[in-house]
Amino acid sequence: MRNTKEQILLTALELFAREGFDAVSVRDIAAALGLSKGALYRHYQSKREIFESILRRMERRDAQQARDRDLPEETAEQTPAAYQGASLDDIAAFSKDMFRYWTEDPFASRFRRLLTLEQFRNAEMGALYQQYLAAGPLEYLRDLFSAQGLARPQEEAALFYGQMFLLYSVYDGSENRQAATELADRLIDGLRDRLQRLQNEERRKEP
Amino acid sequence: MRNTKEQILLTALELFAREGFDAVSVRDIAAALGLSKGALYRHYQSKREIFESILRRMERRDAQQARDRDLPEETAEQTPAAYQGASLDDIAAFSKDMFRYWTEDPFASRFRRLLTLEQFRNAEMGALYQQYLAAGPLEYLRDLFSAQGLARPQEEAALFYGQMFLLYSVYDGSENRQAATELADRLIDGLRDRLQRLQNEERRKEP
DNA sequence: ATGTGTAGTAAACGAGCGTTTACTTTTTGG
DNA sequence: CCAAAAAGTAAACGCTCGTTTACTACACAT
Repeated sequence: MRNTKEQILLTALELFAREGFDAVSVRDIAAALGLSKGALYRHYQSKREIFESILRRMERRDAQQARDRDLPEETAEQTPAAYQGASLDDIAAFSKDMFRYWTEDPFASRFRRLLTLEQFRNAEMGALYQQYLAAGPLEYLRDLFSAQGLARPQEEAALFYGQMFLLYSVYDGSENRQAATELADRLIDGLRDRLQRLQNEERRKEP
Repeated sequence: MRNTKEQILLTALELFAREGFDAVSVRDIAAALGLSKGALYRHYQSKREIFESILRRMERRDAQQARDRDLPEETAEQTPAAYQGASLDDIAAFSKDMFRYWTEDPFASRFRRLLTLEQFRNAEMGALYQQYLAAGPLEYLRDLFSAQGLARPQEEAALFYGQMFLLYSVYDGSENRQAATELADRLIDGLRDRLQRLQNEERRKEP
């Protein structure tokens, strides 16, 4: 097979995302690919190395995506000025993209579920879960909303990202995933409109 | 030991909530209790039976809690009329209780993390996760808000429960858990106030 | 055509798994 | 007080785990 190493990584991710790292055996991965266990060890030194390759792959994808959008990669140190270019419309559109990315992209949706399953096992996994899926996006949106001149960026960010974050789980458990995606779009639009009204009020007060 | 069966259940839950069912061995549970493996089998027929006892325990607790609050246990079939007694203040207070329950109660917080880790493994676990933590509370709040006469109960419920649901994860990853709880209170109050304003507007329109 | 590295297989390794067995200690009720 | 039940132990069972080994099939540059 030509692309065996890649197939191993993708198949392992698929299984890890459903069962968790420990519950998946090297035999399971090999069987899902129609290979012998030995063949896997031609491409990876250990089961752990497959897992770590998945982590590195996600890092690469994330860095690439940040470069594509040329948004600041480290939110913590940035001044709000760095976000001034974006509008609430941009933020809403960006959020819809993110929702689709974490639910529909084959790699990202599985990686999200993998992180969900591994988040309590050690500090590193917990930090990655926070960074990619919980406190990270929340703080990022808080900074964006702060740069938008909204009076209570923390609260608005929790509302905005909270409903998205909840819908990831609703999506995962839903029989009609398209409906979940449409609901996400509707909720994002609804909150965007509300924030725009708030923003207009703010600007009327302090121009 | 007098209370061995109970200790086994609680210790297993503690470990399952951190590592997941498969990653915890019977040896791990026995060692954490300072017992031999054989002793565990005096009290439970199998590792699986410990797990299922945990599920049944949660069911019992949940049913008891519903009885204590004498709120309807099955939200699906109920008419909004059943909720007319509650106010938005009641709902906010109830939500703060729920947040503390799922984060601070030793059994419930571990059970929440256990469900989080097992949700993708089979349909039963997925359904329980949805019922206790995702779509279930969302629909419940939607019905409550609908009974409150709010114009867009689905949207308000997603905002309200979304921020709580996100804060469960922020809480889990936070070094300062008290701050996360205080933030949850603040966010719930903030949204309650907003919903009360909306409610007053609605009532002015249609008295 | 052939030598060489690459990708594959089947089988075996020791360790750890959930569970059972044979046995000992502790608790308890008449 | 003492038999019987309950609660505990240590060791072994068969099985599966991740990994290694010995060997085979094949692509391909010289």
